[in-house]
Amino acid sequence: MASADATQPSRLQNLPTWLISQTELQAHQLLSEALASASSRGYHYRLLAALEEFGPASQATLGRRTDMDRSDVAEALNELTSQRLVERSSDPVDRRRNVITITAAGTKRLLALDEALAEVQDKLLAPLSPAQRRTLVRMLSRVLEHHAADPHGTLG
Amino acid sequence: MASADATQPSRLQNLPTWLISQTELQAHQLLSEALASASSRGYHYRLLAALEEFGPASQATLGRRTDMDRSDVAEALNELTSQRLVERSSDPVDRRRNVITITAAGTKRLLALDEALAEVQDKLLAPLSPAQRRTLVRMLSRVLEHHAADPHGTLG
DNA sequence: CAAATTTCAGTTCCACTGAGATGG
DNA sequence: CCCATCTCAGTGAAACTGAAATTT
Repeated sequence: MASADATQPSRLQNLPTWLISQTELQAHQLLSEALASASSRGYHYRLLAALEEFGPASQATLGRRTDMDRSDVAEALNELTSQRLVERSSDPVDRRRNVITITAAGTKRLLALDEALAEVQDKLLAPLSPAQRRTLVRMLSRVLEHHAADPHGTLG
Repeated sequence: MASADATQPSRLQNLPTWLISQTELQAHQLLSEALASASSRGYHYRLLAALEEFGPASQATLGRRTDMDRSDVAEALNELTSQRLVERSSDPVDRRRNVITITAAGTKRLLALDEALAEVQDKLLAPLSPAQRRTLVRMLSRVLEHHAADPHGTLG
């Protein structure tokens, strides 16, 4: 009777934070599968997307744009470099910095990942209509925008 | 110029999976703070909620009801036991099982956590109206229900 | 025997922290 | 001197894995 045991407490089912966390788990699972099939990870997509859109940048800037920790940026760039998807060179005008540039192969990889990720969105949100998906995106963006300005709610 | 660097790639901003993951991160941060202030973790709340709603249960059943791994159930119950919030005894009718029971102190803790978590929901979803919050909950529940039946989308 | 439960030890992933070196 | 950048080592939570012991 394993399935009967799987009923979740109503306390949890009504908690937005619980639903978000469970949805994130599901999304993560679908994402990992899709990205692994393309020899990539989430960090790689984030970095390639930032480089393609904003051009070459320092690691610190990339971290801010992709909401990644400095350590994770360094590690992920090591991986991308070894796959020849980005290139590292030191900034001639500020030798503290590494300047990271996306390669042609990197752009190609990015476009392939775009397609894979579009499929993931579709799988994840299958039960929602296009209008509902837009509503969801709008509401989440709204929430994030709010907390970007005040990450810890210290302003009440 | 740190704030100018924080602009995120549009590829990410339009991806539902990205928004969900970022929202989960924000939720997680608020949750951790709130729970830590009450000497608890997410696992504790899940277990206490399941025990209060469904009554005494085995560890395996608790794991299924709270979507927790067997190992994590065991560890979290050790912590709850040492705080006297639950009691462990072996099941007389099936001696493979432990029967876990919530104590009066456990129920009290649960109610305190309910309040703390309600505040977290309010903080997280501050920019959304009550109607929007209900919509969000309904949509996420819908998505989760869909994937509960078919976790890996193997049915197309 | 197979199956379920519990426990222990260890792994992976993600996010983060601290320290140190380099450089502006 | 202070600050930003980069790298490295390590921490901690969450989720999971493998294996063993017990009992049904």
